[in-house]
Amino acid sequence: MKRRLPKEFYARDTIEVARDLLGCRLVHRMPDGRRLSGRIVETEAYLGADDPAAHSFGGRRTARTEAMFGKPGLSYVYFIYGMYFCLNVVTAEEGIPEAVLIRALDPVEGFRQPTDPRAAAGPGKLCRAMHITREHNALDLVTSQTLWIERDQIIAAHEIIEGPRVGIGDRHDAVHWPLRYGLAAHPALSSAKFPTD
DNA sequence: AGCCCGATGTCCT
DNA sequence: GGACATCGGGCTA
Repeated sequence: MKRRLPKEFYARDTIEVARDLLGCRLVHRMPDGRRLSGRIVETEAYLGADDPAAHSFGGRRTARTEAMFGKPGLSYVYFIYGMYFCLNVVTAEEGIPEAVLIRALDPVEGFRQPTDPRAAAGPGKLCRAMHITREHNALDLVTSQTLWIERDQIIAAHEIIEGPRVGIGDRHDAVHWPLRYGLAAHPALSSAKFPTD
């Protein structure tokens, strides 16, 4: 497990973590031992108490958002629109409620053959494809035997594209903050367009 | 290629 | 009771 990302990876500036997660491998070991994994191709940063789009805006701390206030490297999984889950990883130092939403994966292990390259092209689809649910909230990705992230591909800065945020309405100007990152021209990006497409 | 809408449960006011 | 860090289908063009 020497490729697993250590706590120090997550305990950094949230935007850096969001960019550096591109190319890393999300792994879920299921109860039956089957491995599901994929490479991260799209992320989005949520900048805590100062970010109008974040669940933790204004320091809001509830049962739902509790994981965001926890140690860096925790998962934060929430339920949305009555039928989807979304997976985040908690960043920055404990008590600072920042996180990175994992928005899309390139499927690698455990997917049906022939694999749909867009099976995890979006935060809701990703959790459905990876069998990630509310049970996976607040897991420690640094030590968990169920869910973790590994180093995989190294991504050059020029391969990273930035885009506006998604699905957060017109709250303030936060929509326009370029906090969404993706691998240029990758087929597994979510359907939310980047300006450079 | 784009807009609109329904599905469907939970959270917060 | 309204909004929601979504998705896919059906519509218009």
